[in-house]
Amino acid sequence: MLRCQGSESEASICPMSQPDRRYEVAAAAWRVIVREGLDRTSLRAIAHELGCTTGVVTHHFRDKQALMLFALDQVTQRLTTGMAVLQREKMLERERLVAMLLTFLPQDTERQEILRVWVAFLGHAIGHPALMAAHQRSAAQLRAVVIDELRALQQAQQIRPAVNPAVEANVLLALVNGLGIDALIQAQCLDSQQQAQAIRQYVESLR
Amino acid sequence: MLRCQGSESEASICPMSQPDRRYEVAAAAWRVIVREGLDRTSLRAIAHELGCTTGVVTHHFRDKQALMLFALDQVTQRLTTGMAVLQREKMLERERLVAMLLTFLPQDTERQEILRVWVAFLGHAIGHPALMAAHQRSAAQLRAVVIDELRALQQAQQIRPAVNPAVEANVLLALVNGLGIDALIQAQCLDSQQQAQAIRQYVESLR
DNA sequence: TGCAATAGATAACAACTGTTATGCTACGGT
DNA sequence: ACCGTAGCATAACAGTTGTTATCTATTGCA
Repeated sequence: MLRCQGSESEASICPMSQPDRRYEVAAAAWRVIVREGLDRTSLRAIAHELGCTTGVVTHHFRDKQALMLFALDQVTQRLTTGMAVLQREKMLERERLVAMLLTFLPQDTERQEILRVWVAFLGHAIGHPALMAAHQRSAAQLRAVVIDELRALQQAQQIRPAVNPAVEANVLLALVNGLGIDALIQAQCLDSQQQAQAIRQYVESLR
Repeated sequence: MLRCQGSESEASICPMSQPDRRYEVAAAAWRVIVREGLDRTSLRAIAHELGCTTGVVTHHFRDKQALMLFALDQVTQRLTTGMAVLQREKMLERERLVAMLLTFLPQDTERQEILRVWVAFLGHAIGHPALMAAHQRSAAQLRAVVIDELRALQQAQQIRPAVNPAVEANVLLALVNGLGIDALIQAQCLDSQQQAQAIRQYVESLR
């Protein structure tokens, strides 16, 4: 059982060639967060979800905060890789940007889980500057991808030259974040297709 | 000290003519939430913020959850009354809708506090169906106001007849929510005026 | 004046939290 | 064969939590 796929996380400086049990711990933490809420996500609950004891968690993470930051980082990682895949697979068109932005919406259960965890952490970041800083870094990272995409579209003359990529990236991300939250609250006034249409409409307005 | 201004909250069915100490408790809870985070907002912390003991809280609220639901309801109350004021004061124009939507953005410190509390509760609602249901009701209430405004604008021929008020209300609220969260994370890529401009631009596109 | 309800203080309760130390087991290198 | 370390279990720790019961003071009403 010695799988050795490299894990390119930011915190994998420590000497670990194994698939890093920490990913399993973080995954268990995700599940508990979504099911029980962040306030009931104790080390014992995570360990129980993993089918182990708290020794596993304490052995692989210095603090609970370290675990939480790692779990939050996984959110960013998933979103960025999801977008990166689309950047490689699809042609450079406005529709590609739309597809990338749809990554943030809870289309399938996995996306829904990501969004839930993200919102839970965002709420927890209120009054916790360290966590808020992590969110800030995450947001900057995701924004950078969208800005790059907008610039590329601009260079390909798919959107107007007058468009400010930095500004519109923010607006677009704000829009998808808001739509995602609405869907999460189950306001249910907009279904998945209507949300996609709203994004597409805004992107097309940049033409 | 027998102030008797009526309080039109949803939970004020109980026989209390006083200004209801519960509002002060909720205000104290807000302050603790913003400063310390929702996880450190214990009954003792709230009481200490209020300059009293926990007896005050336990006397006026059945549970901690009752207090939390009350505090969350205050968020909705503030936002709706803020919009209602604008509806009375200003002329019926598209700019009035913009002004109403700006209510959700952290323009001053009070708005910032409201937004922070709202986000904290939203994160806490993950894994807590009862709280999530409260959010759902709140969102529905706010959306109804925006829908009404859109319909009125449509009747006044300020926006296109083809526009679907229900859909656009959702998109607009999603946009302001997202922009507010961005500002909260202090992504700081968009200043207050740029955010307002983004909203105004979308509203004008409905013309 | 006297009774009853309200407002609040205080303290004790059990449950749960993150952290830490310690013990056990299995494997990898020498 | 030996030893050190990684991986994990276990248990104890002190602190904090919401809840509850009990007690005191004040106020409104008859």
